[in-house]
Amino acid sequence: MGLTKTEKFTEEQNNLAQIAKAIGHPARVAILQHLIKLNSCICGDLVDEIGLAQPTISQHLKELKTLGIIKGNIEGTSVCYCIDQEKWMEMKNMFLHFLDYDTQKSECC
Amino acid sequence: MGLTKTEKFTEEQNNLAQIAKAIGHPARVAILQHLIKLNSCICGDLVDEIGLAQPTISQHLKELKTLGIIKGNIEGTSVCYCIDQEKWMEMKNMFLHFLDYDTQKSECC
DNA sequence: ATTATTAATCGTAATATTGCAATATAATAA
DNA sequence: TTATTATATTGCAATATTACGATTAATAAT
Repeated sequence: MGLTKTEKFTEEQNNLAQIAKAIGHPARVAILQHLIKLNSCICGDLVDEIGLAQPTISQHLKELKTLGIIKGNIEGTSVCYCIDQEKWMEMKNMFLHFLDYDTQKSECC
Repeated sequence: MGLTKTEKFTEEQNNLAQIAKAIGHPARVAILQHLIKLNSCICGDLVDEIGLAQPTISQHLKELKTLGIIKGNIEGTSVCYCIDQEKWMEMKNMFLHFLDYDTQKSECC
């Protein structure tokens, strides 16, 4: 199989899982952190910073871009990437909502 | 390959990615949501609630348990699961720290 | 003792992910 | 026009993940 049965879940559950999955790789975490730190940077900088091969970084960028988490602007021969702020806020709200669990309850039975 | 190069990343990056990956499947999101809602429940309830086969749910539970996100207590023939509150707080802090991005900056160059 | 009940584990098939070399593409520079 | 530079795409090998049937193990009920 290897195929997630998305039809068994709510849209909310699938959306959260999809975003979490995108964050679920250290290279993508590193990319996002670097973009947050520098506000924006070109692909080559990320290749240098992270130390994976250029096609590998490009692939991770594509994944983040497909989900709308980052945007890419062509600048001559380079592509300048940055966080999509609207999507980021949306993500933040999703996680906050999910993680909002009253830690006053008793634990296991 | 299929093998993440964890040695290229910081411990913080690897930890966040690992937790995010755990949330990165709708079945595990559903499990956690159900545990949050009911405070605790037995494995069979989750099988009924989610509608995947029992071994599949058991596998997802194991993953969450291995990371310390949930705990399981044996109760006769059943196992009662619940959120590990300390770990949950830790997770919350990790995500809050990561997601804390000042959305006032200009976007792409 | 025998028979449910409940959950974990094993084995396996199907699919997804990760990573990179090689190549393609696209824009600028010489 | 021909390099050069920067990024994307393709193809592929290695590994990981998802899902489930069959089985096992442990307790509970009869």
